[in-house]
Amino acid sequence: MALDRLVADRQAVTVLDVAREAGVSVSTVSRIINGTVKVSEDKRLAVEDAIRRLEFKPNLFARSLKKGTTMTIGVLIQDVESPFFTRVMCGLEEGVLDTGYALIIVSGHWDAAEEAERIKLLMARRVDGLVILTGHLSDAQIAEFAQMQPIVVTGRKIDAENVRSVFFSNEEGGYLATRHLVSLGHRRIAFIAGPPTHSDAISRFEGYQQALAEAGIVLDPALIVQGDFKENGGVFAMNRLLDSGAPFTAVFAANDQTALGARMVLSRRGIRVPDDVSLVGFDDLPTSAYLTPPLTTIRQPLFEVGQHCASLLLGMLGQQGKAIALPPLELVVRETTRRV
Amino acid sequence: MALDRLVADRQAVTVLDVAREAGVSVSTVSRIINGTVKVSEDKRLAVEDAIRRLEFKPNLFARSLKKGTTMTIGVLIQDVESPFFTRVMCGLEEGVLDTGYALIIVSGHWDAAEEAERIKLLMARRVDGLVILTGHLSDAQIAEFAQMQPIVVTGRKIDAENVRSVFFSNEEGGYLATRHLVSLGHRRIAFIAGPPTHSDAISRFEGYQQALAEAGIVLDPALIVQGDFKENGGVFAMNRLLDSGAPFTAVFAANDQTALGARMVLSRRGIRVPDDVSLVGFDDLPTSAYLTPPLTTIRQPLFEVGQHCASLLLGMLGQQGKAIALPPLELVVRETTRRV
DNA sequence: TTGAAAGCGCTAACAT
DNA sequence: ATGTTAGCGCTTTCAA
Repeated sequence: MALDRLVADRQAVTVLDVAREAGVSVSTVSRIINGTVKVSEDKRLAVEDAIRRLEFKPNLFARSLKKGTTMTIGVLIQDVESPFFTRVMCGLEEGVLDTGYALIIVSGHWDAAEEAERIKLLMARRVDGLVILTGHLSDAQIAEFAQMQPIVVTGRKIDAENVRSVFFSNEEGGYLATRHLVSLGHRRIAFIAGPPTHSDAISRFEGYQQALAEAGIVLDPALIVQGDFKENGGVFAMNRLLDSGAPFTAVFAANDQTALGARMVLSRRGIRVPDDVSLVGFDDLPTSAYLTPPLTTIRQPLFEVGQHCASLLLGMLGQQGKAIALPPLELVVRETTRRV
Repeated sequence: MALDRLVADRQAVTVLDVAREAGVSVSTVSRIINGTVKVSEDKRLAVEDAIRRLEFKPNLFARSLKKGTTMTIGVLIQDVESPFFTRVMCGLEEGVLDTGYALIIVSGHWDAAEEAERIKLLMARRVDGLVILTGHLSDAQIAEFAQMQPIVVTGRKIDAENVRSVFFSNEEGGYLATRHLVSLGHRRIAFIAGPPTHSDAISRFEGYQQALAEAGIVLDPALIVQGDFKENGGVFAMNRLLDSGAPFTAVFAANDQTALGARMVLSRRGIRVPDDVSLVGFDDLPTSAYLTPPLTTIRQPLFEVGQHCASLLLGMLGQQGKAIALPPLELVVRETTRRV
């Protein structure tokens, strides 16, 4: 059977083989590999030559077992398909490049129980550190997990030992988006919310309220509809909003995916963007610049967030992570908004 | 109490701890965990209780070291941010759920050298199997890698030991897309190609040519422009096409992202879709249904491809993977195409 | 049925 | 500077 043959063929080369081949002891081989202690030049050459000839690859698991470190970082995301997360992932990936660390990615699918489950899985694999990208875990739970290994968490501020948080003001973003609309003369500004329990979503709503208050506009509950951060939520929300008959001239969608769904409904119902209704999103996803018309949105430095998380965690793991400056949130004015 | 001590010391609980707590030997504990041999009922209870009380999690690395298996599957993708890959990832993720296998994902960034590099990394981690999602590696290279561990590769047909390929006819998809346009009366059909070395891209082009030939339309080289499978490539290509002055009434873009870029240029130049120009994409990405207007495209069963890959690999690893039927390619007619 | 003991491949005392 | 050796936590003979 193929599997048997595979196992049979797979004569893993060990340090012992290398040692024999080079005529030295295993500890000398180990020392050369790890560069811990000085070794005479001729032996080094002999060993390096043997390693090359034998195509020796150290068994990381044996090493892990010995050193109690696994050189893996667990990443909890919510949805592999969300462009939001994948952008952060890119930064993370870049951040651990050439550090010897590998990433194990698991999805929580926006479910606290599943999240906890997945983290347990990660811990069973003895990951050296954890990156938790938003999610529904409670601060207490995270603090508890942090007793096992260092954690970097995004989207909220946690003050606990062994935890770093990467936090940037979604409230400010919501404020920026709404103020932009206000400055364009809009006063009837609808808001399509994100998941009600999602901290980012809540903050964005707060920013919306703040900008409204500042402009002396009273918040009309009829203009607030529920979305779910996905395209389809935007579709439902916009349909509901339109069906309610409440008049509005602008919409602030809690994220770009929501905006995309909303925009489709608008177009389908013959409502022009931005001529009839202005639209602002949040995230500046890679595709948002290519929509028709290109979407005005709030740019989050997602890639840098990923890099920053990596750097923070590496720091906690005693590695010298390069410091990453986190750019601020930024309003990107494109073509879905105009003066009323 | 033992638990307190262990938790306080933050020390990993080992089989030895469990054995002591339950008053049995380590081998008995191991036997119970693995269910290999029958063990008396009272001891089993005692051990299971101890495991629960101590919150014992077996160290997978030690187990790996002993058994020579790591319970990890390496996945080579090209781009974490591409919706194409993430959709397949989802299926993969679902496919290994509850099997005990974890996925390690690495990106090749469409570069053969980087791909080989990343695979070496994966092999250094002794992954039990590999899933290679398209890419630029040669068949020979893959066959060579397959000597170390079983491989499932997508997007091409490889006949080699220890390799399974998941292949579906991009050529047929290209044919379907083009024939749809032809059936709508179009005869001047432009094609925005994918990366010239990408096998999927090449096949789609072949399908295009085939449909044209079948309809007795001679291929006009002026109507073929180069893209790169990304939005920006679509932008450049469409600009070039328009600037060339070559007349056309329809465009087949080699993938949805390309179509998105092309569509933005069209809109920006005041060319209406589908009134002036019909547009067909390829992939049916999650967002494509939400474009304005919703994109006519070829649906690839990407999620199922992921599941299928998982099932195939699990099978090669001696696990009982559930068989997944791969749905065929399918033309999804939405609103970017119309009769000329 | 159970326990004792021998490793899996590696690193790091401890010797020399 | 180099070799010898004792484990890391687990599974699996081999005995009993």
